[in-house]
Amino acid sequence: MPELPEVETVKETLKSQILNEVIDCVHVYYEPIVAYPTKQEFIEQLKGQKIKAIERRGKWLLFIFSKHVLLSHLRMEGRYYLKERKEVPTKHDHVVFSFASGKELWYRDTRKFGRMYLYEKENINEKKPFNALGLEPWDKELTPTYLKEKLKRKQIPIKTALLDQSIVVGIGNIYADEVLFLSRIHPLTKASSLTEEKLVILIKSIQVTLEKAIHLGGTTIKSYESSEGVHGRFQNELAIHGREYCDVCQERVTKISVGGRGTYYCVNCQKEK
DNA sequence: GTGACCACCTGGCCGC
DNA sequence: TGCGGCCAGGTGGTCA
Repeated sequence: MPELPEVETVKETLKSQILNEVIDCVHVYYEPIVAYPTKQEFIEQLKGQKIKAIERRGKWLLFIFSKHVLLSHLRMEGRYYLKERKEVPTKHDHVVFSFASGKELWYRDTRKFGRMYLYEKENINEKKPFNALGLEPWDKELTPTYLKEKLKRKQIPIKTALLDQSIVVGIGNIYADEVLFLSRIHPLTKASSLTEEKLVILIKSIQVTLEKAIHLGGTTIKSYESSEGVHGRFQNELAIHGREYCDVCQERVTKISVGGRGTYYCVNCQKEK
């Protein structure tokens, strides 16, 4: 599934493909993908607008237009393709943006989990979902003190807390496992119990893991590839998630369920709870 | 405020 | 071969 590194890769690819394109028309084939506004308003408001920039916030893609901002979350299997107008969308293509140049941007999402919001630019940070997002992994304000404050009342496992986008954005199930392995923290460790020393290591591990993943174009697991159909190379670098044996001690990797999510860890390397 | 649970959704896999 | 059941998982909503 697309997490921060995958979304970053998609963003960079799209920037090279569709920046400054002007939308001629939009087709929405599966209405629930457009969470706000209505399908008709979404189509009407986008018509004639130029893509001035493409940005990322957490796992959200931002298409910046002259007057509006389109927020797109790929969720589990969303992906973008650049196509020629003569091609026919499949049953999994739910939104098609046709540009004046003749190109088309298709949004494909097998499981229909992805969502799009179209807002006017003003006060965008006060609107859903941005009003509930936490810090970027490289934000200077992401310090042990910040995490300590955010986690102090959390009785949940640290694995679950890492997935909470209101604390730090961009970490999904795969990278949460990788970050905890790199930090040598057991995924069931109570979030509020982490010492300052551990939090320093945790923050560093988040940054190192995500930076490396971005550098390698993200991770390709089953359902994800970039908008050019390029597979990420980070799956070759996964140290724990989906592995059979630990890279460090060769112990058999343990798989458990934490907060309903498949969680991989090494009983030798991640002892501390 | 917090945490647990469920719904959304479809393809792949497994057992019968 | 075909069918049913389960699993995968990010997010939002509901409820205790």
